[in-house]
Amino acid sequence: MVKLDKVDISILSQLQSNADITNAELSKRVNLSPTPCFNRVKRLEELGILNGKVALVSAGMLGLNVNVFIHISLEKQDEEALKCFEGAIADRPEVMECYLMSGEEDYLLRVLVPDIQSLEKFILTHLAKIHGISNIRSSFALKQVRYKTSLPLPETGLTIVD
Amino acid sequence: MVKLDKVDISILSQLQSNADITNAELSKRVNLSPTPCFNRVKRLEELGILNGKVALVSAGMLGLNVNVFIHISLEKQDEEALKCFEGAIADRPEVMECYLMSGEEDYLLRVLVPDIQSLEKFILTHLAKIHGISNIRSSFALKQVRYKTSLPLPETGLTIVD
DNA sequence: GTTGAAAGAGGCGCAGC
DNA sequence: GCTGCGCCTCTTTCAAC
Repeated sequence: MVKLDKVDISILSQLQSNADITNAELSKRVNLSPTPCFNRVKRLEELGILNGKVALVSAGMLGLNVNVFIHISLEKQDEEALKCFEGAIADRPEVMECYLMSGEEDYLLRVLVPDIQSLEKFILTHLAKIHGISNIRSSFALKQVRYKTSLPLPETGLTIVD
Repeated sequence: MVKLDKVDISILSQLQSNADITNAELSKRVNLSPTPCFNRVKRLEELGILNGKVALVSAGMLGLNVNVFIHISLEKQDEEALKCFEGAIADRPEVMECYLMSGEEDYLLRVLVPDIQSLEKFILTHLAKIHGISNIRSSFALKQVRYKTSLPLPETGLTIVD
């Protein structure tokens, strides 16, 4: 059982919006002295709640301007078929997100590519070759209005029962 | 006009998968000495290609287990209506992503909430109150199969014309 | 929980190639 | 463009309260 108080939530909130600050600075922002602040961050890392730090790269500045949502239906929905599909897309770098969905269609992918040609190539040479797919439907994003990695955190503490 | 060579791409690739390494370690991985490596990172930051570092927080461990895709249609699609909608969701923390879409429906949102009750509350007290919405349709994710923040980078260099 | 001290590492700038 | 040197700040650990 894991317990997080308001200060823990506050630390997570700070770090998920900017991980580039020093421990000294972080401790000020959460009204703690450096040592306990450092210990809490270590604890959150050991619990697996803090999952590492990453640099965010601007997709637009690298010419990665085409976000496509691909809806996929399978012929069957047994465990075998799901594993087969998930394994096939696991190492494709252009697949940013993949969800197993309820409703008519089985999977929803967000694919990020530089242009339509790259999308066509991805669909033909990778997606279409996966066994068990019955239908592929693509919707294009005209604009990415919002994208964030910061989770919506509660203002109060949390008790997480394992 | 911005030029990135293979080493720049390599730096971006390293940092977007792990931003917690020291400059000394990074320089080894990209086969550079520390100083020019440091200067390249600074340049990438100044160009706005590197957009800061963030800590990734585990949604599942905080009980944020419900990913919902909400498709939204507007009555009109003029600039006024789009601005109104985008402004209304801009400060909602549960809206992780928002795309202006081609096709039948106008917007696609990914919303992250702890449970269905929170989703209902979000739709009733926030979404439904926005003027100009003609239809709201939700699809639930049964499982997040994949989620990553690392962009698909080219193996060769890039020339970006401004 | 807090402070303070001390060692070791890394950031960051400079001089020279 | 590269390397090597050096200061200085920060992290990180410790003992003590």
